[in-house]
Amino acid sequence: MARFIDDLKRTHHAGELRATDEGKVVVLFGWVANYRDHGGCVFIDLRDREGVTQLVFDPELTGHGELPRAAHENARALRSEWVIGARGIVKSRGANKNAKLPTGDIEVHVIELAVFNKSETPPFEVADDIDTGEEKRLQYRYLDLRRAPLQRTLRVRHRINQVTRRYFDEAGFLELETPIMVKYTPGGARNFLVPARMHPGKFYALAESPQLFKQLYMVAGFDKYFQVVKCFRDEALRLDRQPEFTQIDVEMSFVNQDDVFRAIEGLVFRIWKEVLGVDLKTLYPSGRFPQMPFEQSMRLYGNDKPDLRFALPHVDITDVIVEHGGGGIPFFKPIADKFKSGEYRRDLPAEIVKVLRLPAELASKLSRTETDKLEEFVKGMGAKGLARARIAEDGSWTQSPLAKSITPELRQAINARAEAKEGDLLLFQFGRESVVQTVMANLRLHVAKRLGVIPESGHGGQWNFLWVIDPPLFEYDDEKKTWVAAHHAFTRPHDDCVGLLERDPGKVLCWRYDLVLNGFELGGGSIRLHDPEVQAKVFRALGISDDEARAKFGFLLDALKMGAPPHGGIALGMDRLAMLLSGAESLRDVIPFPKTQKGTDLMTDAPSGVSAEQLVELHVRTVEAP
RNA sequence: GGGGUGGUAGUUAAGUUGGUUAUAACGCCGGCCUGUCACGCCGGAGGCCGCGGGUUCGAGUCCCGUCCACCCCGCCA
Repeated sequence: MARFIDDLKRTHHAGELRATDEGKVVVLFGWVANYRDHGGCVFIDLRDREGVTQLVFDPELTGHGELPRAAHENARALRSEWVIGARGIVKSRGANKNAKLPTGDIEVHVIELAVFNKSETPPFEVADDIDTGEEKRLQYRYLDLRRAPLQRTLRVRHRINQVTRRYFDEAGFLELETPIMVKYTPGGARNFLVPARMHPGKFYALAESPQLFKQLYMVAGFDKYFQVVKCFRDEALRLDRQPEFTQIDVEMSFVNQDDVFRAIEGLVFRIWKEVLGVDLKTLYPSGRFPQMPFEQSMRLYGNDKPDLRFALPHVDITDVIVEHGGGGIPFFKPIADKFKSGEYRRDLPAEIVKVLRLPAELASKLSRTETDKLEEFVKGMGAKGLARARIAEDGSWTQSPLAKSITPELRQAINARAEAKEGDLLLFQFGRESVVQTVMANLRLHVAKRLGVIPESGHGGQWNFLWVIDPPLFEYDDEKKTWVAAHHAFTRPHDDCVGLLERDPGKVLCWRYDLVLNGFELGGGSIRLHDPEVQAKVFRALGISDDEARAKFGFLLDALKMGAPPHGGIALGMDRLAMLLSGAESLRDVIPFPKTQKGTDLMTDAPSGVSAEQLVELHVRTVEAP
């Protein structure tokens, strides 16, 4: 080995040799990606992180004594994923060029070969396209990461990191760190807890976000802060959620919402330009992303992260139902009655009725059985069923369980509201507002993917950004029968809503915002409450006593009283950004060592048990769940 | 907490109304081959059918339980 690593240093990576390098003597290090033994000569595809180069072992190679003959003899034993070094001469492939490889014009005729390490037969092929299950890939993650697609996505992460740091540095932001082991504060995501050995019975929490600390940086006068930071949340996992994830975290003083938007738009434009080579100016010439009020997003798309690469808006027909007293449909009658009796508010309805209209050209692609499958889909979302109606030439409804009982007047009114024409398909949901919104939002996406309006996954070459703004400050908790903070309790309400804090909390809007890309929430933030008086009102509306507030957030409340500047910020999900930029289908593909859906690591087998002695030292006893 | 999908050679899958020795492709091992690049040709090995119980003359197949992975709802300020 001394001959190679000590004497012969690497001259090139396996992806960089070209026809112009012909005649050079080079030294390459890497892994055996493929071997083709033709008896008289052996071909090896040598792979490193930059690409693949074909090595040729020809015993007849002249001018180097017996070396090539020995190399050829040793090459016959090479197998997949062995780690080797090779010294050889770059030669043109002549008529045997390989157009599939960037290095396909040349090959390296090997003079000397060193085997640094053998490899057992890998459990799956280290190739671009494999159909191996994710379970196996995660178990042997280091092999999975050796594959070019994952090497590429991790490079995207690297680029995002570099661009982000350069951008914020140039813009006068300071990269400052915040503690990961913090005081547990209730509310929001569950925290991972860390027993404090030196304080029996007490625990640190892993930070679910740097939120409070970055606000303290503002109070301390640092003015503009950013950090690329790990956050931890002990919640159920999803395709786009991991317990340990990375945020691009930002906070700014003396700013309003628009100032934050401009800072982030600048960052996003830079990232797209420098990571993807995409100039977003062609899509957004003003350099600004469009904005949509939360209320509009919920009404038209059923959630606060609409995918606007396509239309298919929802149509809320609750008021139409109410005006027609249910219109003869048994399910609609009790809903209409509750609005008429005043039990339900028109402006904050507990139950709603919504329609998704599929225009004829899309509806015609849906067979009856496929429509039945849609019903299965929505039932999985918590829906009781999926009423539907196809519009006939005269405006009447066919293939519909509602057709028999509905009054012609209501049918006409719904057709008019939904602008339904012959051949269109109407899909209905009614009932609890939150369920209807969830079901309809998912249905809209599902149908769009099913009918090929957008691809099943990936961006499909489209980048649709949107700021969703002006959401309510509180949401009603059905179980606790009380108003709770929709996000965190330090979001600043609109000034003209402060009077509503006590009278009608549900109507209070706030300076909170989400950045949405292709239906994914890329990030969110808010302008913070820096005024202790309004802060006290918000706590009162939430039913939080002064003592309770002190116990939970005392340090922040103190800080706000000692010259806190107006401030606000945002956090972007760095993993999601990497996922969308690289076209990966899952967050797990852009996180080097991800957890499974149950939060385990299949490679290291974390989490694991610990010894009784360790538990004693930590003053921790485990108990069976009741 | 709830709903759904899946688990069979190293890998990915097939396996009929329960019925001889559980198939295939790729990979692996051995042999041949100097222009292959998904090399080719010849030969070979390889199985706790996730795990545990049950029904049956007989279970990969049917039933019950359980574990693991994935997707969704709840949850994620």
